[in-house]
Amino acid sequence: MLERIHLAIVREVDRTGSLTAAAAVLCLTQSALSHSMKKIEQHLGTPIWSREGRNLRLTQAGRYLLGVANRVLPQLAHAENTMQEYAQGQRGTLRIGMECHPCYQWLLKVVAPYLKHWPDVDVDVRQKFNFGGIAALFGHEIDMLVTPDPLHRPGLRFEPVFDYEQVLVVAAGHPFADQAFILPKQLCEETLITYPVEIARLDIYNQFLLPAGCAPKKHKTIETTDIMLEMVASGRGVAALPRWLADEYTSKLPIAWVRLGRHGIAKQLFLGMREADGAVDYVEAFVALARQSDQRIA
Amino acid sequence: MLERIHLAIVREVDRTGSLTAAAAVLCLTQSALSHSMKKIEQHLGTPIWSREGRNLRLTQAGRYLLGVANRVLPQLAHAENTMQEYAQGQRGTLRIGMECHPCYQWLLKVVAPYLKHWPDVDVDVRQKFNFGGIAALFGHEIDMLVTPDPLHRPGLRFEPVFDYEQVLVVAAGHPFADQAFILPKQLCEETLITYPVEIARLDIYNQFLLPAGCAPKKHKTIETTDIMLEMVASGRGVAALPRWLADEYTSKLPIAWVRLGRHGIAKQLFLGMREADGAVDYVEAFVALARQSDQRIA
DNA sequence: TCCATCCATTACTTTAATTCATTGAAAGAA
DNA sequence: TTCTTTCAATGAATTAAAGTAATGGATGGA
Repeated sequence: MLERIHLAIVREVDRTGSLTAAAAVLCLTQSALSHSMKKIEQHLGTPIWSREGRNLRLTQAGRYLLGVANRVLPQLAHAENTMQEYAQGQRGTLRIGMECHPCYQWLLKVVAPYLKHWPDVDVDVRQKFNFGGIAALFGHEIDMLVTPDPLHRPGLRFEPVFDYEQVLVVAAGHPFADQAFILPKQLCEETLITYPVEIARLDIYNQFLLPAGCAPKKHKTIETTDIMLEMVASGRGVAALPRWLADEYTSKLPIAWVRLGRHGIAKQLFLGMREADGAVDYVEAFVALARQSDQRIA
Repeated sequence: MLERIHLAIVREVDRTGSLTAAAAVLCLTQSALSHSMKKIEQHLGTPIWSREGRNLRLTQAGRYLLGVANRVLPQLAHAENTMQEYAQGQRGTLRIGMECHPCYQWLLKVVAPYLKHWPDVDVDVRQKFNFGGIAALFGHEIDMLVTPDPLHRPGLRFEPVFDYEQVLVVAAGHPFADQAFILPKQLCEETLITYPVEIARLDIYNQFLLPAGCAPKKHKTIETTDIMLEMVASGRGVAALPRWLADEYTSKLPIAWVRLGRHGIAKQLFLGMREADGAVDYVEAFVALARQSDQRIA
């Protein structure tokens, strides 16, 4: 079999000009190289050098193999390097799963400084999972789950990182805009716009409408926050979103927000991860940075 | 050191799902794989799999390594394959040297079908050599020499591949055009156009003019056949060229040819190569194809 | 609970790599 | 030329590495 050592020998002999010199570089004897190359030449069925006098000249096959060596050996060297960086916990890919549509905006604010502090860590964000976020964590599909609904299980760990209030966003001229808060039945004549997820996962249903036995006149779903708020601004419906997110858009769009119920809907954002990753420093660092976001955003 | 076997194990374990199954594929025992991987994990300083229950799950480092394996192993496999093609003479670069200016046209007719039959063989044509064509063959500057002047030397082999007659090409209305042949002294009042090579290598001097003690009125040199024949057509001189080449141009340009001397100048084109390459089948194939050109062209 | 399966480990064996010592060929110096 | 040095190849001996066999612990399914 063509092994790394054979490529290394071809490269060094080319570089140094002789087997003897290459042997010194590779910390082997000239004899060892000679034996090794003889063997691989037999295996491949072609000489790699033609022996001319007392020095070696690459054959055509040998020239090709030198090209392979110069191409493949650096790949192996780099791989080994990278593995050692992994070993030191300084490198990885943090695969973040999102179970909270509007939190994407929040995530961006955390990821940006994170990438600066951890130049050797890549971040990968996923929004679709085969069997839900928790399963994705267990199945190593992702390494971290951003969710407002922690589901404590052995082997998993959830950390609250961000408190926010879920509010109702309405068009600027909407009658609700002036009120201190609204009640569930007031929504019965409204069109509600949400992200396209199961109703069971929507807080405005869970914690507001369903307990009161109410339902909106109409229910539309929209994927993106931007379009959703454009719709709201144009008076085509109302949407339940985090207050900090609504605040960000009030300067750009003619919208306002109103509290849901007398006391509002309080939410917490959690980061879920496998307990086994507790020792990985760049995972911990993400949690720490996420906690700080509370001060910066809210 | 990270070796090919380690990458193969990572890849097979991922493919088959277990060490045991991978061991079967790799024709080794499960124990051997376990030992190998333990060793490389120690070398790299990081586990490649986390042992969960009775199966293995790739760590981040492991996932990275799997990516490396899927990238690098095919490169090695392909290299080994290619080397074996070299071994069987199915692949290579045929560097052809030309010592015969007009033969370039002939060469093109041979190279075209050759490239079709030998898709893995590159052809490289050179016209300048440091110390002449023979030296270029010995010095591995070229692998094959196209020449009308074989110079038999130990270690070299020359094969005649093409017979042709050297004729004098003149403008269509030239007085020579009607004659059966011309004699050397008739050239004394003509301008002779040749390629820019030493006179010693020009047959019209060697075999025609010099033996008769004649010389043309004027001697011009031109690099390319096309321009040379344009000059001839416009009546600015005459040129000595292979008859088959002249024949090719008579339909395009107002030119004619006339025999040099009563019996004409017979020439042979040879392919010279190193005897050591006699077993390389793509070299042999070129010679065979070149021989067939005789029928097609002459 | 029992069984089948899977991986890790230990002790041992076999294979393969490496070295040592030597040879012969070639190049360079005297 | 002759002598010396340098280089690669070779064969035998050695050493290191890879591999096997056997076993045990852990786990998950019947």
